[in-house]
Amino acid sequence: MPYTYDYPRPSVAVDCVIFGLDKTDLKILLIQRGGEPFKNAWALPGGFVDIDESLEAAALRELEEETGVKDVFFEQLFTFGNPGRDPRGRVISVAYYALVNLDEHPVQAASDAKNAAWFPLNDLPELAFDHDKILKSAINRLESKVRYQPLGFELLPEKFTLGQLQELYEKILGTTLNKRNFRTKVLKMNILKEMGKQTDVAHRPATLYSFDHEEYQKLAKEGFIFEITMNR
Amino acid sequence: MPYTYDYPRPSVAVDCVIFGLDKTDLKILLIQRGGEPFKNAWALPGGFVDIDESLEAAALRELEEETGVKDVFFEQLFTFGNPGRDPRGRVISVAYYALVNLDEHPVQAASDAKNAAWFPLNDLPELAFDHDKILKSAINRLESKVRYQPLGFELLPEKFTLGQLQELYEKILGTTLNKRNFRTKVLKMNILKEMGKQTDVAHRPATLYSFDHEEYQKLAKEGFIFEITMNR
DNA sequence: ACAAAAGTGTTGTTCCTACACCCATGA
DNA sequence: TCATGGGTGTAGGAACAACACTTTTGT
Repeated sequence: MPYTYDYPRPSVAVDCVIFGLDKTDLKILLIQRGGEPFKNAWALPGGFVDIDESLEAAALRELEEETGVKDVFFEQLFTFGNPGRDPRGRVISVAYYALVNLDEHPVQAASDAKNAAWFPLNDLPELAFDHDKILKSAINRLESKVRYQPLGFELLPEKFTLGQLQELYEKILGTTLNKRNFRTKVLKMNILKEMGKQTDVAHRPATLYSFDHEEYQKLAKEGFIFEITMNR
Repeated sequence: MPYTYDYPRPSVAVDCVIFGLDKTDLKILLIQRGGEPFKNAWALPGGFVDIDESLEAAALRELEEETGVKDVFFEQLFTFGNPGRDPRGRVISVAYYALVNLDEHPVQAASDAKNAAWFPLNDLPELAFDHDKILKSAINRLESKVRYQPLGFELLPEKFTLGQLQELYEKILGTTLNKRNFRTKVLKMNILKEMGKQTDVAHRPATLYSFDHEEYQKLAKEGFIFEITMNR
């Protein structure tokens, strides 16, 4: 059943950059393409937007199809629409990015038949289309946004130690932070709840914290600005 | 000559939020619609994207058509694509925002037949479509981005006084800043060049400055982070 | 006892904040 | 001489940066 218009129209798609943190690395989820173009190349999960579906719903649908995950941090990134970015014709892609904690959501990375895998950021394959550009832009966004908004917590398990938090920031920012100062700074913000202690670790057990969303909302309304910038 | 596809496709448009600063106010440019839907209502300048035209080019085209201005700060804002946001059918709109200094570019606001005008932010008419949402989002972006990137300068004339700069920040942030501290902070950044003094003013003539783009680029590469956050 | 990571004390320096004051110009 | 913005001095306190040290656990 064909659809006819007076002027040519582009297709509209969504693509998702899904960041995940496991014990060792910050990773992203890629899908191996089954068909042309770029057959067998790795690509960001994505697909076309249904005609009566919102952009956000389309992106959430992709995210859930690929990871089974629903309630995670999730935000529109940028819209890529250069003519020629897709050999099949004019495709405009609205990119989203998501932050997933891999320890709590043991994402199988492929609920359907497609081949999917997590890749650490420093060991990526060649990507299809302009997906390297999209990815780069997502990394930039994450790097700059993580400094002045409490996004990092989205990548960690519900309960985490200050050591884990610091490690995460060091991975994202690519720097090394001073332990003493990082701790004092983060704790002084009063956005963490103590949640007991670690057990069964071969060193002094660390205090577990969880991010206090309510408290953060309250403080943010009063003008508090979350910020991590430290001696590199 | 009709265009036919196997699946229905949305139209893709761009809309521009054009901020301008004159002697008194921060304003935005609106166009009065000539046709249905929302006939005679005020709307953001915008239009459909040509099939072989990039999104940015389409937005720049709109910007230039409406203001005659080309070389100004200009950035993608967000993509709005809810079904139902346009009564004519599914229209996905990629929004851009621009910063224009009205004293240097005496924007006629309407090179073509359409009725166009500048509205101060606190005295806006009802807007067509979901343009109020777009505008709100642009204001948010400006408010938050102006704090950690030197955007403000784009709204001022080439040469400006620290007083003007401070006034601008106060307008955008909606707060009042301490003169002493604002000056020390901004000057310490070393991103301003002295450009002589005011003349013919009925008070002590102020030093004129201009924003030193090269110097800022250099500092930014070294990790310098521009930031304005002060006592409210 | 040792390794490993958690967690603390402290100090000099820089930046923030607040307030009061002086300066140069045209009317 | 006055009104009007431009521009400066300074002092107390908070935050930053750097480094060395103590603590608690499993092996």
